[in-house]
Amino acid sequence: MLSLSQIESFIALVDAGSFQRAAEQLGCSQPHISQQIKKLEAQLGVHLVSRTGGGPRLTRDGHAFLPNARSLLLSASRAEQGIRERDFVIAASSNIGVYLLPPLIASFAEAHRLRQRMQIRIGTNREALDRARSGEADVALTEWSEELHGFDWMPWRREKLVAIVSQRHPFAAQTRVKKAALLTQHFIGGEPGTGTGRVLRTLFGESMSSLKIGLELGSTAAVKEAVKANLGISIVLESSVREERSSGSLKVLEIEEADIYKSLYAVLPREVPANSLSRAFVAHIAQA
Amino acid sequence: MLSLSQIESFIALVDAGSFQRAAEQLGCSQPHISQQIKKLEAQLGVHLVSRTGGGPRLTRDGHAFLPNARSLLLSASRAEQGIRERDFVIAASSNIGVYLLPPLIASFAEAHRLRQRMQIRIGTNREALDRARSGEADVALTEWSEELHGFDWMPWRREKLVAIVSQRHPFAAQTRVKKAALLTQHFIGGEPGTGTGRVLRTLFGESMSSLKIGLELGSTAAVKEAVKANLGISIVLESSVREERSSGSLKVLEIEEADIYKSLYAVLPREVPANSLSRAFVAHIAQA
DNA sequence: ACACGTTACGGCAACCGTAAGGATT
DNA sequence: AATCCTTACGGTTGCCGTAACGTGT
Repeated sequence: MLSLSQIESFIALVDAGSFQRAAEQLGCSQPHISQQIKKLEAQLGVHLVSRTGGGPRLTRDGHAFLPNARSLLLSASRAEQGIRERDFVIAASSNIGVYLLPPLIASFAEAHRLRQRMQIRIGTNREALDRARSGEADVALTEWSEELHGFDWMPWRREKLVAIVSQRHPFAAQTRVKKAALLTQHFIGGEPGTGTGRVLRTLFGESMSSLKIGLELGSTAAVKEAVKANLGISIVLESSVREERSSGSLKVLEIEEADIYKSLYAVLPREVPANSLSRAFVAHIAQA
Repeated sequence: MLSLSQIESFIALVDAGSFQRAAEQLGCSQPHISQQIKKLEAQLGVHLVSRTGGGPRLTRDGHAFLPNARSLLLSASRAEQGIRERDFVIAASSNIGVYLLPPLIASFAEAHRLRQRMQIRIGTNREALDRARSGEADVALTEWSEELHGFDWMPWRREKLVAIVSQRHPFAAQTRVKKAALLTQHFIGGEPGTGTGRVLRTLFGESMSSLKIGLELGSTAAVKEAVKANLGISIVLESSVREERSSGSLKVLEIEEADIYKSLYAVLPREVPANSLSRAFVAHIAQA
C-alpha cells in the first residue's frame, strides 16, 4: 500500500531540488526524506531519482510518476477539505419545505452568519426520513415520525389544520364548520402518509369510516387545485393556504368543537453533538 | 496526514456493510478495522459511521466523504499501475529520428515482442540530450556527446558522410570529389551543433577557416532543398539522401582522400540496469 | 443468549531522530 | 575541504494480532 507521506516527500524533493531543502520544507530530518523515497521506490519497484552527483535527478520512471503523485496528493487534500465545506442538507416533506421552510432558513442563515451553503431536499415524509437515515441529509423535517434506532426525533411546532372549500361550495359563506358537517362532504386526500389520516382518525374516531374520500392526490398543491375546482373539501395546514385565503381563491374554515393540530417533527442522528449546526437549526426552528 | 490504508478500510466497510465482513474482505482482524476507522475519524475530525445497532450506518459526513475516498483510492492504484505501463521514449536528433530510426524501431519491437508503446521525440541533439538528462526520455540518440555525470554514452554506429550538389552544379557529373575542391564552393550548414562542424574541422584542419559558409539552416531537410536550388553544396549523412540519390534530385559525391564518418551516440542514465529495455534497445541498434 | 463492535493488552515492526560514513566537486 | 546524501543505530511510537468486555436484538 502506497503511503501519502511518502508521496509528499517525493513531491517536496522534486520541488525543493535537494533532499536537504525538502527536509526543511517538511520540517523533518534529511535522512528521513532518504528513507521515504527509498521506501516509495521499493514499493513501486523502480528508481525514481538518481543521486549520482550534481543534485538529485528524476529518472524516467520518476518523471512518469510525478504527475500522478501530484494529483494524488491534491485529491487527498481535497478529500480532507471537502468534508469541512460540505453543504448543510435539510430533507423536508413538501408541505414543510414549500410553505414553512423558506423564512426559517433565511432567519437561521442570518442568525448564524452561515458560510456553508444549504440545500433542501423536498419529497414525501417517507423520503425525508430515509434521507436522514441514510446520511444523505443532516436533518429531516416531517409531519410524523416513528421510532428509529439511533435517531432523535422531536416535535418543533404545532401547525393548525383548517378545512378548505371552493368559493362555490355551500360552506363558502361560513367561517367555521362543525366537525360532523365534514363527514357529509366529499373529501380530497393529499399525499399518502402525511399524517393527516392519523389526525382525522383521532378527530373522528369511530365515524372515520363514514368519511367519503373521493380523490387521493399526490401533493398539497394538487389538493388545493382540486378543491378550487369544487371537487370536494379537504383539510390542510393553515400555513399552506395563507396565499389563497387572502386572495379569496379558497375559503378557509376553522373546524369547530376541536382545535386540531398536527405536530411537525425534526429527526436527526442521535450521535450528532449538541453544539452542531443540525442541533442549532432544530433549536432555531422550534422557537421561531 | 491521511493514510490510504485507512481509506481502504473505510471503503471496505461501506461496501461490506459490516466491520466483520470488511475485515474478511481485507484479510485482517476485525478490531483492526475499528481502529482504522477511528483513526480516520480522528484525522478528519468528524464521525463517519454510526454504530448504534442494526449494522453500521454512514453519517452525513461519511456520505460526503465517500465519493472522495473512492476516487482517492482509485487514483492511488492508477498511480501505481501507471508507472508499469509507461511508454518507452526515445529522444533523437532529427537526422537520426527521421532517416535511421523507423526501421530500427520496427525490428526492435518485433524482436522483443514489445507490449509497451514507444514514442520518439525528435529535436536537436541538444534537446535529445536534455531529454535523457531530465528523465523525459529513456535514451537519447545523438550525433555527438559529451561527458555527463551519471550517464553512459556509447557509439552505436558510424555513418558515412557524403557531399551533395544539385543536378545543375559543375560537380554534378562526378561521383567523387576531392577534399580540396570542397573548399572552393559555397557551403550550406545544417542544424548548429550536429557535430558536422567537428567532422569538418578534423577533415580540413587549418584550412577550415577558408570554408565559405553561405547559409546556416535549421534542418537537414532545409539543407537538401537549398542544395537542390543550387545555393551551394553540403555534407550530410549518406542515409539521409538515399531517396534523392536514387531519384536523381540530388547528386551524391563520395569525398576522396578520406573516408569521413560521423559516429552516432546513445546516451542513457548509468543507473539503468543491464537487463533493462533501454540497454536492450541500444544493443539492438548497435548490431543492426 | 447471540451477534457484533469496542476496549485492553502485548509483541513486534516501522518511524524518525542523531551521528557517523561515502561520494562528488 | 566542503557539501550532500546514505548508512547505522537506538528510542519511541504505532500497528495489528488475540482475548476480554459492552451493547443492542
